[in-house]
Amino acid sequence: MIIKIDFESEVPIYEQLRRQIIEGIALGNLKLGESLPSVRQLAEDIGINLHTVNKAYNELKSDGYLNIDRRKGAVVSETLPESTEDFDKKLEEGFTYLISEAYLRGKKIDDILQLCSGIFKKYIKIDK
Amino acid sequence: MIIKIDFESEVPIYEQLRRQIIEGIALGNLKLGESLPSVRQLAEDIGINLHTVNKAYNELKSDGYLNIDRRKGAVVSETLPESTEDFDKKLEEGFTYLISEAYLRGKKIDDILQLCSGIFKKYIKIDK
Amino acid sequence: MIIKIDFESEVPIYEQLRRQIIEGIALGNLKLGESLPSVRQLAEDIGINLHTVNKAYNELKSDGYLNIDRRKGAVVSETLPESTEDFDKKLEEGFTYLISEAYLRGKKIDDILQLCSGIFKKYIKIDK
Amino acid sequence: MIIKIDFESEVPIYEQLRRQIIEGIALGNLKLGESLPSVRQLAEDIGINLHTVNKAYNELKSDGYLNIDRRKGAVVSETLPESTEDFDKKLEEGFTYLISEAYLRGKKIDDILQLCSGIFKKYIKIDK
DNA sequence: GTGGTCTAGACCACC
DNA sequence: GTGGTCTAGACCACG
Repeated sequence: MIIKIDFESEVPIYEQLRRQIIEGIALGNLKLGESLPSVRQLAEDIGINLHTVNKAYNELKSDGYLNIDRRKGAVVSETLPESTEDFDKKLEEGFTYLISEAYLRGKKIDDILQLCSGIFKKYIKIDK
Repeated sequence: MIIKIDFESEVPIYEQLRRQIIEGIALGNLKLGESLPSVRQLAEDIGINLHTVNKAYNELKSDGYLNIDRRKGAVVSETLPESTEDFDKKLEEGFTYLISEAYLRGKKIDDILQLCSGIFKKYIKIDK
Repeated sequence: MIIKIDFESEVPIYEQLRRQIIEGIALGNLKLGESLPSVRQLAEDIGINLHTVNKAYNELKSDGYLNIDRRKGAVVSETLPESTEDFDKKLEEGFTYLISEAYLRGKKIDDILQLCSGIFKKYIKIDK
Repeated sequence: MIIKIDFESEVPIYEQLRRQIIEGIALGNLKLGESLPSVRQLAEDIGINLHTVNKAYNELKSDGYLNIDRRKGAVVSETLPESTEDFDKKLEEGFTYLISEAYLRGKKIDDILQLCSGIFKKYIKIDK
């Protein structure tokens, strides 16, 4: 599992980390039940502070993507969180924002659908 | 054009404003060439700081959505910005993030495509 | 609203703070919608680090007791969180632990019920 | 006597063990004077570290629930500890915390009393 | 002024 | 070894 942080980005480091771990699970690079590196290890590998890794791990934990096992450290949850009303709302808002701007910049509906399909298909082969 | 700000959102107020103006244009609630309320006016209507409105207008201006006219104030640009490489990248990143999480939470590809279509179709009738 | 921290306690400071704020709401010392002191202010008053206060506020926020308003700082939520399955489970576990030990130490059922009633009645007059 | 450890709980393993032994006594699954499994045996059965079991046993011993007998190993004390001022204080604090949060989440006084009664009655039939 | 982020370093509890 | 807690100090975005 390779993590790439853009230190120039507006997106906070812990959030970039959180997103890449989620995508890592979706892509199958991280299996359910698999252990993640310790906060210290990962922090050193990336070259950031361990508290920043900790924050990412904790957010993922409270969203249900990770569990903290007292013996094994952070592990990918065996049962991923389900869709909630809040998530659906967040999803719709996110898409609305992206699509409205894409529309103004001349994207056609097929451009959007194709882009989404392409992304989704990278995940669709993974068995949960 | 009605603006709704969520003061408890994680999204900054100026950014919420920016997004709603973009969506307003996409929906046709704001016509190309139409004047927006003055900074002062809008700030008062929404009950926010004048600088906040200013920041939103300025961002929209530098993205090419608005022009600042000395006499008419802020007006929606007659020629909207085109798609750029940067925008395409931002679009793909945004979709990747949303879709990977949606996938993990059990959304199917059809759910996503349908959601996107539904959003896009609200715009597609508008004549630019 | 007076906060008392026991620096000798096994309970972490941020957790003591969290509990006292919850009890403060229950007692009516903190009204719904009321603003809390800023993290810096409260940290200084109690004589602890601002990050510790921040952690307490953030936990209360993610549990739904507080909102972070971009203009007013932390405010008590207008609509308190409802009971969830998780909470019910936590509640039962907490009671089970306390009562089993109390039983072994000779407490009678009436002692327990009276203690609980006494505590609850301090809250029961508050109008939400 | 069956022990169930949740390795992902926030409650330390030794504390989970300690609580379950106390509840085991309260439920009558462990009789007064009965021997507990050896540290080594129990650690192996549960699949945890030997030191962890040891810590639980030692805490129970210093609270007066267990005696360490050179020949028979750990045995449940014949005379259970009485209520102390410290314990009463801990009990009240524990209830206060649980009840205040339950109150905010909409629990009624009868919900609480019924829950407590239900728990207590599981113990009340046991002859000490 | 507010909270959010990041770094740094320390100590502790747990296993 | 692991994560959890606390402190300290810095900088930034926001309003």
